[in-house]
Amino acid sequence: MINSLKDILFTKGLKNTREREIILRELESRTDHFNAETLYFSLIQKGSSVSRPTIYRTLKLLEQLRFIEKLDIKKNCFYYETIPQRKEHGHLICEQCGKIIDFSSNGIEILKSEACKDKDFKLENISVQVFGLCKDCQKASKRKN
Amino acid sequence: MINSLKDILFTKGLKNTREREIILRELESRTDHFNAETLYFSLIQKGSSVSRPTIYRTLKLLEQLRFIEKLDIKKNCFYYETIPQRKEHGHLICEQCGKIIDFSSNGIEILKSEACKDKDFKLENISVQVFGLCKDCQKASKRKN
DNA sequence: ATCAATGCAAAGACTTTGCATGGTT
DNA sequence: AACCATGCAAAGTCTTTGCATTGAT
Repeated sequence: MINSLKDILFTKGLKNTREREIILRELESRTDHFNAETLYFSLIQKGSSVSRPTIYRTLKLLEQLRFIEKLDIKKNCFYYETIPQRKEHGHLICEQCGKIIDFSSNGIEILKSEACKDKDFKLENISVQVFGLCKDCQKASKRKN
Repeated sequence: MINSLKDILFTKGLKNTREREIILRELESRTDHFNAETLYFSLIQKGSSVSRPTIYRTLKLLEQLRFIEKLDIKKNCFYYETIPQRKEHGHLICEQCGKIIDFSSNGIEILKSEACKDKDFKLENISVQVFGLCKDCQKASKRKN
């Protein structure tokens, strides 16, 4: 991922800076969902900090270059995930604790083929979220009753 | 919708104010997708203005009471739609002009039954977005080339 | 009369921007 | 050397909150 970024930056006349490498290396090491702030703190804790503006600017760049993808999960800040090699997936999002769990289903493929039918809409990307209660929070709410 | 809100407010010891009626009446009159700001300006233009804080507070209330639903569409503010009587639907969102078009597909039902399988997740609500290019923006980009 | 809701102004949270400095190519 | 990227501080958005006042029941 780092090497392919280097190439792209080069062909676009952009620079392969220390900060961009730090951020990309961090993203490679995590498989979870993140936002600017969690990324910022991860880097601080590892002693290789990068300023917030640079984090924001780099996330925007990586999104444009399709290294990461913005999620839509009704949060008050933007969450991202690295664009996965694996199968297209949806997200289970716990309304109680905020946990995000990936899932796959061939319903997504069906949707992709049906969604734009008769609408003359050119599909680029599909995004599926299921909101509800995760295992642990179901247990917790049972205990309360 | 206004009458059922009245009832709910009453049973919860909340008040049926002029502002809440104004907002709900406005929401009833529009079928499109809206956010706090578009709602605010619609009301100003009609001469029945309500302050921003009240708009925000009322939207939050109506969301909790399930009169409206927050959308997840990668925007930098929250969009809503009134909870429709009609079939569950997804959104086609044009990445160029921002237009939002509703669609339905039985892929959504399939997803609902498959998503939580083996995951012990209790589904409350599903949200499907398809990003891409609408008819008009496809034409526009063809003209450019 | 009581207690919730409103509006104002201010504060908060997240993100972006202007500008001088520093780093890559 | 040229020019892009960084960090800082400040500003911009969208949203929330404290508080005095108003209004609904």
